Amino acid sequence: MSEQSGSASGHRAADMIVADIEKQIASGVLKGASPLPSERELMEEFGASRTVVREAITALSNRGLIECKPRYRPIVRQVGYETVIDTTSPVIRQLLHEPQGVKNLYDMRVFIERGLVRDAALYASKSDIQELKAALRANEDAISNSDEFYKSDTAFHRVLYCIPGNPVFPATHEGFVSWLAPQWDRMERSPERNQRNYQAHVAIYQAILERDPDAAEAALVSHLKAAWEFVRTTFSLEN
Amino acid sequence: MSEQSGSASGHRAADMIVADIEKQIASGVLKGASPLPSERELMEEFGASRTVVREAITALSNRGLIECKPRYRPIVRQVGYETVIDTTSPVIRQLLHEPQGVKNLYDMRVFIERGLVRDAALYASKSDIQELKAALRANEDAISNSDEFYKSDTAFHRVLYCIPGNPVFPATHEGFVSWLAPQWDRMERSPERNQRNYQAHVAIYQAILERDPDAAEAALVSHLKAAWEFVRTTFSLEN
DNA sequence: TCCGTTTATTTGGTATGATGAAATATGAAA
DNA sequence: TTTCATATTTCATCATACCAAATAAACGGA
Repeated sequence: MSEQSGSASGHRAADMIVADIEKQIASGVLKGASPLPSERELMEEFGASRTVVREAITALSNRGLIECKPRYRPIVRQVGYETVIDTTSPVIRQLLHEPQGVKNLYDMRVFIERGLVRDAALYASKSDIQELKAALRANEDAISNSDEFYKSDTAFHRVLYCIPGNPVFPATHEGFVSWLAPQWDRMERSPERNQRNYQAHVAIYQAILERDPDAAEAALVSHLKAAWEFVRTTFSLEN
Repeated sequence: MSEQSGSASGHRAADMIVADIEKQIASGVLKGASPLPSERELMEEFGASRTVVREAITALSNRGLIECKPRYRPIVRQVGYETVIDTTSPVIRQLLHEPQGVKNLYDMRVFIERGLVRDAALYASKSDIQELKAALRANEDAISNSDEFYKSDTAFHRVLYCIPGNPVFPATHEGFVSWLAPQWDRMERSPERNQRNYQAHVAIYQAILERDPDAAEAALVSHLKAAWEFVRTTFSLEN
């Protein structure tokens, strides 16, 4: 009865709700991993129709502030740098279909890791190097098991992303892994390839140990270039 | 863990429509900058209710595939790397409120530009350097006009992002600019500061000219560190 | 004939009520 | 107490309706 949107020039009632819930999440009123109130409750709370509440919910879902499985209650998710990756993924996936898309992203990855290994060579702490060593050993142990090796491989690279202590880097790594995984997954793996990759990792590690940024960078470039060559020939891309 | 986005077990009617329209955009049936059919037409075309059509539209909007102003017809937008930045921005803005948020992002920027200037020193072409020079001259001419200088300042940095020829970089630059702008905007500007920044740019340019990556990187770090110092003291942040 | 203004029609934003199905809570039987 | 069947909540979707803004059409003056 009555009540047809009070705000005169106010556009989009849903935005109000979105903003409010955002605040509630930020201020901790809605804790992470807890379910959102039911739609009926929300329409009470905001004096809006289910239509609007629903729209707000989908918007929040798309922004990654809540996780929204088909028939379940939406659950709150505290924002993190990983959230960015998640919300970005659909668009990125579009770009990957584009010619050059994979290459562009891969080049970006190479660019970043070049910087990472340089910095590692220059500034890595004792414990950082310890972690690298551990990751390396995991590599070696998994050479015969390609599935296992794949995991330990990405783990090795992840260590590099963790060294700067900036959470943006690990998130970026997650992004690269999930975006480029579709290509990587379809490639055949073999102990021989694993062996080669392991050797490459060792070279990088050695250069970092010796505090030689140029050598580290060179080793990394050689490593990733070889990997790309393999992808390229497997899928017969042009670049 | 990432990776969902698929419709797994839940069949949401809207997802079908989203997927279909995505295809229509990708295949060129729906050209860029053209308006979407009206909601009523769409519900005819897909045999769905308006609720569902609407949900699909907001989803597409949130994914950045269409631009959706409040009372106007949604217009199709061909995906580009800038789209990623757009869709990401809301989430990023959240993160900026977090302590360290700005610093983390700024550090990321420094990291990337360090790599960029190194590469510029090593691989920049004649025409790249020409562009840098032009940007530099624009800087100099704008020293007395702080507003103008700000624009030419970001333009100078943008040139660095364009040198690799990878569209991901310029998009990233756009991101940094729009994300960090809120802080930057509130800082007072002066010809003296402009002068100092111009000098810093010159130093970077010189190092690139001399093909000295280490010097270029050092000059850039000094430049951006000074800028951060200024931000830090202005807003009395901790780091 | 052309252009600005008024009127009609379309269309987007929101509200209600209803329905089927899945998820959860409830309670009874083993 | 555990288990299973039933009741209830809640989500997904549909249909309908209304208002207000945007667009198209009609109109009238220069």
